[in-house]
This record gives sequence, C-alpha cells and structure tokens, in this order.
Amino acid sequence: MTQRKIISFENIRVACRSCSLNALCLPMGLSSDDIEKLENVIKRSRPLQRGEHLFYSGEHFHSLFVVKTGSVKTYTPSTEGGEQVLGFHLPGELIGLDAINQNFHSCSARVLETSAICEIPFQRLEELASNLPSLQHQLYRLLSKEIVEEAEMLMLLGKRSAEERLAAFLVSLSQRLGKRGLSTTDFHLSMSRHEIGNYLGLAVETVSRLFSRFQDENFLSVDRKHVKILSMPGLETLAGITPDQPSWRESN
Amino acid sequence: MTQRKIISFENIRVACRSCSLNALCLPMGLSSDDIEKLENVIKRSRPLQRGEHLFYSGEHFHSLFVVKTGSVKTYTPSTEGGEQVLGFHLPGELIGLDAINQNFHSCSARVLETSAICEIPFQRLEELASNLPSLQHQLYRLLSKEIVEEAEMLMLLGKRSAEERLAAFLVSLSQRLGKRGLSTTDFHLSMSRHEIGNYLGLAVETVSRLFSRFQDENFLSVDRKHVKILSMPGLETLAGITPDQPSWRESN
DNA sequence: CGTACTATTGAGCGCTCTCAAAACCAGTGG
DNA sequence: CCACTGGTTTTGAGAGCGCTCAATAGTACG
Repeated sequence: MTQRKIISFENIRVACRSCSLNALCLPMGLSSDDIEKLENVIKRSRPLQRGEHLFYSGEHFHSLFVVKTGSVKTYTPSTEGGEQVLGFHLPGELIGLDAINQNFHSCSARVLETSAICEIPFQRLEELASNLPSLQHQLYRLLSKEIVEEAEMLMLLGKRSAEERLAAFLVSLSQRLGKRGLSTTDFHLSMSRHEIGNYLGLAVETVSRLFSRFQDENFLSVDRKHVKILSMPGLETLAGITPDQPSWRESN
Repeated sequence: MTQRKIISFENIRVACRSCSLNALCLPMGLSSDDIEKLENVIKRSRPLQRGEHLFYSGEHFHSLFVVKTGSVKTYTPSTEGGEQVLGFHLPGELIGLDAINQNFHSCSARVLETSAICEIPFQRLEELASNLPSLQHQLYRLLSKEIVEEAEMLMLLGKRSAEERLAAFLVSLSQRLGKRGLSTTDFHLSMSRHEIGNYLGLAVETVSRLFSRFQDENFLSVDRKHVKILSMPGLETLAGITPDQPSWRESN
C-alpha cells in the first residue's frame, strides 16, 4: 500500500501560458480579455514527482487538473489493493471531470513521472462560464468528449482481441502525443506493463508477449519502456482501424 | 439492415409534467418560475414504436431526449451491419449527451418498445442555463454522471467474468427501475439476448446459458423476456458487489 | 400453417489466464 | 566494485472460460 502523500499547491507562476488554455478554449474564439480572465483562474504548481497524487478517490472536489508535461494515471482503487486503471493522461489533457457529479472524486489520480500540472478551481471556472457563453459551451463539449472517448473504450474492451487492444492503445498514444507536437513514432511509456494490462483488461504476460510479437513482426521496436513505431499503417491494421467516420476522432 | 424511418416531432402536449424535469432538475432547487421556463422548452412527441430511431449516428445534433416510458438502446453501428450496444435507457434517463462534443451524434438511438419520449432542444436549454446557474450546474453534473457510469462499465468489461457481468446488469436494471417506482424484482427485458450479450461483451449463447444457470440455482426465474428475481442478495454476490463506497452509486 | 427470427442446448476449440521460473533492472549498502 | 534485494519483464507450459459451430426448440407474424 503506497503511503499517502498530501500535496499542497502553492500558487507559483511558471512560464506556461496556454498550457491549460489549450485544453479549455483553443477550439473556440474567446476574446483576449476573456482569456486573461481565464488565465487568472488557473493555478500552477511545483513539479510533482512519480507516485504523488493529484487527488484520492472520495476526496472533496474543488479543482480540475490539466497535465502540462509528464503523465498521470487515473484509477479506482478496489478491494484489497487491486485497482482498475481508468486512463492515462498526457500533456494537454484534462482530469477530474468525473468528480462534478457528486462533488467528490470517484477515482484517484497518480503521477507516473515527474510532471507539471495546472490546477483550475472548478467553482471559479463555473462562475466565469456563467458570463461567457462560449466558455460554458466549451465546458459542455469537454465533458461530452470524455463520454465519447469512454464509449470508444467500451467498444475496445467489449469486442476486441488482445492484439487489437494493444495496437489501438499504441496508436492512440501516438496520436495524442502528435497533437502536442511530440514524436508520434518514438516515445517513452511512463506506465508499467502491469498498468497497461490492467487498463486494457489483459494479463501482464499477455501484454509482454504482444510487445514481443509486434517486434518480431517488425511493427515496432521496443526496448524496455522506449517504443519506436516502425509501421504505423501496420499497427493501425492490427488495431482494426476502419477508415470510415474518422471525423469525430480528431476533435479538439 | 433496418429501414431508415425519420420521425417527426409534433409539439403535442401530453399529461406529463416533470417527466424530463426529474432528470434535469429534481435534485436541486429551481424556483417554480424557473421550472415553468424549463418546461416551455421541453417538447413532447407522439409515442414511438419499436424500431423507430430518435437519431442516427452522424446526424446533426439539435436535441437531448428523455425517456418517459418504454426503453431505448444506443449503439454505434460498425462496419458491415455489426454494432456495439452502448447502453439501454429506462424511464427518466437522458440520451444524447455524447453529441455535444462535435455537434453531431456519435451513436444511434433506437426504441426497443413502444415508448414516450420528451425532446429538449439543446440550444434553448443552454441559453436557459446561462441565466440559471443552478441549472447550469445540474447540466455539468448530468454529463459528469454519465462519465462515472461509463467508468463503472469499463471496470465491468475489463475485469469481470461473464457471470459477474450478467448479474451486475440485472442488479443495475433492477435498481434503475426502482428509482422510478417500478418493481425491482419483477420486470420485462425489452432487449434481446443478442443485445444483452453485445452490451456485456459476451456471446448470445453465453448469456442464454447464464440465464439458465441463474434459474437452476434459484437466483431468479426467467420466462422468455420476463424476469423475476428470487434472491437479490444472491445476485449481488454473483455481481461481486462490494458494499464499500456505495455512496456515489445512488446519485440522482 | 409455413416462414423467419430468437432462444436454448450441446460439443469442441482457441484465446487468454494462471502458475512458474528465469532474466533483467534499479537501488542500497558493504 | 560487487553482492544483495525487490521489483518488473520476459518466456514457457498447461488449463479453463467463453467463443464458434451446429442442431433443436420455441415464438411471432403473415
């Protein structure tokens, strides 16, 4: 059982405009004045170290979080130490939307590597949104987007084979990194094989075997946690990507 | 391939105040004046027959829908007639939140039995919410709730056995019917075994076998589509329900 | 009463899990 | 530098759950 470290957010200013703003308002046009107001709401924190938590399941909800750099995993702790990984969150992605419902967090969020995180007090965001219809709409969209993405995940877990799941996972990672201007073919897995398996509903051994197989078949080269994709089309085929209706995959 | 029937909503008044309102604003206090405004936004439609669609995947988004009576299934049509069932929606439940993201529906919604449905034009709802902070907050909560429920489904599909999935499905149906004052132990399955299996990530045959087994073990009695639960505690045990943190399961 | 669909039941197979062991890696302290 | 330790990853062998294929039975509807 990992020890419970409570992190405190000092309101430190870091050279990071637009980190959270990307997630919140890039797709629509807010006036520069409005963006100024929004920026004043966002808090920056010191860098967090691997293993630290943004919040724990059951804790009172006060803020959303945006990953600036690094990565975060969200999970629901279950009985006797077991857990269900709900997602991995890369730079630019928003965390904590599940907590609005009951005003406390329904999952825990744990930092996977040294990460910079922005905090957005939800109440202030909500107040701001009251006066900015476009921001209000953007919030609805972000929540809705989360629903769509989870629905895609339901499809993955319900119908796809182990091979398709891991391939789809890697393609997804690649695309999301690409959105932030990072390499789509060459990246570091900040999560363990165990966590990948947990997330995809597979045993660790299955994940490991698949990595080996993908490498044998020259779809990628993997060294420990470093992955280099050699054939993206090949991976996409394995993932069972159907080129139809790709439109709503490239949102925000 | 089912034929595409376009339904038209006439603005028929039916003796149904509070059907959609339950879903939208029961948990919080709106003034009666505000509720009046909200009610004027809601359209009632003629009853829909089994097989009719509320909307199709890809269609332009204009309204949310609330089930008044009957039931609706949402699903994403995939290549060559296959489909992934995303959910079954019972009276009082809201449909269409996934469409806010990209302004068109990312799934289709099909009526499973003769049903009464209320339509809520989203743009008007959004405008109204701009002026009613409590309604605005309630909308955030509804979206968030959907996220939490899908996360629970992810857990079910990722970690649970076939037996646990079907048991959890029946317990969930029972609880949701109970919220509307309907019998929690004696109900009609409006969906086919095939659709249940699709939803739970199981083959039809597996679902059928499990129904037989549950009956043999006296947890329930099933006749075609009619289910009578004989031992709710038994079912809950099968479902792997852990009595811890039940708090955020009984939301709205 | 025939047709089409849905549900049930059986038999066999395959994918993925479980169990087990070895290899590898990171950190610690001698 | 190296041995020691705990954790992670890899690889192998076997078993079981749930799928597939197939046949029968039951139900709805014209």
